[in-house]
Amino acid sequence: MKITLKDGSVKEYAESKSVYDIALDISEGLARVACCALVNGKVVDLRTVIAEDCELSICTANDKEGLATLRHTTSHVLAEAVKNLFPDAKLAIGPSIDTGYYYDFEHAPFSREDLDAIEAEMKKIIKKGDRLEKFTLPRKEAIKFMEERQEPYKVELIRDLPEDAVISFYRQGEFVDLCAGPHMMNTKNIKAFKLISSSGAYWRGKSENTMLQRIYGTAFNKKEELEEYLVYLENVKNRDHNKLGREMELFTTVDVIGQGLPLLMPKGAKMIQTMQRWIEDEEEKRGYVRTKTPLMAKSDLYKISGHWDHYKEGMFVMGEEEKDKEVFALRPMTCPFQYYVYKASQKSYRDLPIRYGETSTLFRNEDSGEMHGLTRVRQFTISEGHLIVRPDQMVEEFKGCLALAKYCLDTLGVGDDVTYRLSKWDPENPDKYIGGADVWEETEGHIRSVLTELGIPFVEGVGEAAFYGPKVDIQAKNVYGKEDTMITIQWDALLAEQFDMYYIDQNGEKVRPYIIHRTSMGCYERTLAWLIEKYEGKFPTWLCPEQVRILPISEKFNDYAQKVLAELQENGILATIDGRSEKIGFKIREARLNKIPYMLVVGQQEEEESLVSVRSRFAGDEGQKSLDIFIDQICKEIRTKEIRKVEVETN
RNA sequence: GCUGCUGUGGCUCAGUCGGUAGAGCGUCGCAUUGGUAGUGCGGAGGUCACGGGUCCGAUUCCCGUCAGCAGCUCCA
Repeated sequence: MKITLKDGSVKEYAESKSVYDIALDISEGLARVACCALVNGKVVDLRTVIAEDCELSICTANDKEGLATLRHTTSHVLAEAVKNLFPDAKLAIGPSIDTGYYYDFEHAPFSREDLDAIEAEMKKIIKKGDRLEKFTLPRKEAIKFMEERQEPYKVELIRDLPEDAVISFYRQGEFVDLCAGPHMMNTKNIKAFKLISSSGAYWRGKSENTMLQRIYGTAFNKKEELEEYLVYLENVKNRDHNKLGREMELFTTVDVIGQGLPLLMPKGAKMIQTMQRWIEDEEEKRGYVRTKTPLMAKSDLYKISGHWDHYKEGMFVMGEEEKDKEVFALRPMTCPFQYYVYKASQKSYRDLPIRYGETSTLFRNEDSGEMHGLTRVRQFTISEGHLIVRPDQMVEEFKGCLALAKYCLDTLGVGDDVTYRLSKWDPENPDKYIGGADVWEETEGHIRSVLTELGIPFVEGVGEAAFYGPKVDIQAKNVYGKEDTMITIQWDALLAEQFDMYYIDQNGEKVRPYIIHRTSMGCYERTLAWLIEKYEGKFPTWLCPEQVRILPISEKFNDYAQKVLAELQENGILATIDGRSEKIGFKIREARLNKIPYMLVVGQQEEEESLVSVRSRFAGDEGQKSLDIFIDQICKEIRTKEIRKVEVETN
């Protein structure tokens, strides 16, 4: 047989051979560091025997697949260590993940001390360096094997496999685990690992199941890479909006006010106001009209919309139906309110499309464990909108929404940090949706071709649609790699029916319009959180709540500082004076720590010649200049919403 | 909602094996009036998250509540 290697060279063997033996044949060094292999692009174990011609690529921990294998093997070492120290612990599952691996156990919660002890035990196991042996058993024997070892979760996993399945196990020393592999040949090849944390996790990810204890760890090819990752984890905390946003006094929370109810402080509120004014004006330019509708409604409305039956748990309801004549609920969405604006008068086909925009505050009673900083809250405000359109206008309008979203993202400087997802229904669960398969497939097809036509790369997500239609979700990751929806644009060919919305066409007939539910830049709180992390608090000047700080050399120049301030304010620039009797170095230090884009130092020289001494966060913008020139420059920067990328190093 | 950790002056944290608390930063006052990353001295400020329990005595131990964090689940 002929084996074509990664570099294009070909090896020929008379008889079948394991991947490991082939690696050994290539070089002993390679065999030592091999983790797994790709055979015709498919990941295989090193023990896999190759009998036919194929393309073979041996993976080391420097490859994605190899690193995953290394981590998976490390998770087995973790499991062995836990069994050594806590023989009563029951094994569940232990896969590799993006950032490392985890293993779930049924056991009492692990403390950090436990983790340290487990880590030490893992080191011993690795030092011993057992070979990992693979063996297989028929299903029946496999069940018996795990029953004897008193591993109920493993037994359950095996029982879920088909009757005729041949089940593979890996053994290292005394420890045996049910596992499909692949694995490295020997535990001693694990050079750099660490246990990160532990927490509860439901068996099989279902909240009705037992809660197990999950231990998260990571592993790398080299110690330096591990160290680098641990430093990265430390540093990332300094970007975390929930920490930085509080430190910078953008928002805070108060225990007696409640969970998920952040208070936006003057600086955070200013940033949101800046974004809101910008978006509202931009939408107006794009033909939107504004509404301002109630933040609550009687239960009657939610009964029509379906929320009373399907979403009552998620709403804040005031009153009880049995006791009170009228029961109100705070709104969790804006849709029906804007629909009734539409329905207030009869519409002609000539009136469409109608683009309604509203800066809309919503309330959702999230479960107590779900709230997080500004990204998951119980009250939030979104740049909401609904477009009521004729079917023949739908594609163009949908494109318009995508263009607006893209404009918003690009202006905020985050356009390259997002992924687009076509969120589809789940044909396996038609009960969760209204409308039949034909409507769903058709609308999904429309969105797919729009995205393709616009050249936007996207992924498709099954079961991610709203109950009334498929959508484009624009996703962003936070500093910890968790994904959130920032913007959503939904194609709704069904709800007009529910609400009996129509327009009169050329022939005088009533026709159902289509509806687009969309946001232009999403939820203000969440977007602010995202910007904090993206810019590490060093926002583009136009978004800064304090764009300029005037620093008088001494109190003698406070009057001149006031004049400078007045002129800046006259030009719409957000500025303050640090008029304290502190040394100039101290004031500069504080302004830098506060991430102010521009500092204007003013003293005798500046006052005499109507100058300001500019010191900025950006490179190449230092020195004395006339106040007028400075104002021209910063006004242009703010007006064009420029994102200046060249930052001066700060420590 | 579930599991675990946490809650001490405005902030970051130390501390009390049960005898009512301390630092740095900030704030206030005084002195200093300065030229591009921390001027000096002094003062004030805390029912140790809240509510119960045990105890002669609780910030410390126990229970509950609220809030913050990590993860799981959820996000129509």
